[in-house]
Amino acid sequence: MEFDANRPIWLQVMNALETDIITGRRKPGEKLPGGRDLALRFEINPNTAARVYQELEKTGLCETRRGMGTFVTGDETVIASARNDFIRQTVKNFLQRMAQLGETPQSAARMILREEE
Amino acid sequence: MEFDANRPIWLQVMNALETDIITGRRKPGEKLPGGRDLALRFEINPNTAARVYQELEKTGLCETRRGMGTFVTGDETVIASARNDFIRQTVKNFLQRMAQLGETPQSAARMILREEE
DNA sequence: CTTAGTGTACTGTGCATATAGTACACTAAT
DNA sequence: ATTAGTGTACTATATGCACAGTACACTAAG
Repeated sequence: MEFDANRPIWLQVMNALETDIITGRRKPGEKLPGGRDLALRFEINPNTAARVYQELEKTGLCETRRGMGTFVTGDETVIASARNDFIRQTVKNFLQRMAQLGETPQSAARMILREEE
Repeated sequence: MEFDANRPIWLQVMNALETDIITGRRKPGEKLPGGRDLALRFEINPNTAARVYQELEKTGLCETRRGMGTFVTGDETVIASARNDFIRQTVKNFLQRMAQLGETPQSAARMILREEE
């Protein structure tokens, strides 16, 4: 995975895990990689990996149990609502940015569909 | 202006100026605020403001003349092509993110138009 | 020439990030 | 009891960002 130099690495890894969870690539209750394992996979420092889980736990999408590891939450309503929030926010940000650039939602939608031709 | 704590301030201010230029809110050849003035307007450090123009000049959207100030480029083709690149990149990023979240361009376009009802 | 506005170049400080390395405590399985 | 895997907590170093403050050089206008 390549990192954007202008955002903290722990944030980018956290977002990657969040995406895995809300799209179901990581199932509810599933065990996530241990801190040291995560560090190896993403080629980051174990300390940075630890922070990923500390921050991710605050979102409620996972739970950490000392000595056992970190697990995807079993509460599927939390996951579903997180997915909703993510999509809503992504669309909102996109439209805001396009409005700044002088485009309307209609023209934005047209561009998206034109990409498919 | 409020800043995202997770991205450098100079980058965010630079993006704001870029947006002003490519949307025509700042005209070709127009003089931009001086470094100290920019610092006051955005409530940032003069050093940070200086960096904004140093980085912005690299994009070709403005030119700095020592003792005189920084000016929007007079080359309108540069501006037009920058505007194209920005929009294209924004749409591309949006579709990539939506794909990660399991949405298609069609569903994305539908969500955008639904926002307008 | 003097002045105001400007870009540029430093020093120094504080903070967050990311790294390396070490150590300790908890849990489950053997 | 031992072991492997795990979370957690430190120390220490290096880097980038943002800040405060100061100084100098260039340009145009009076």
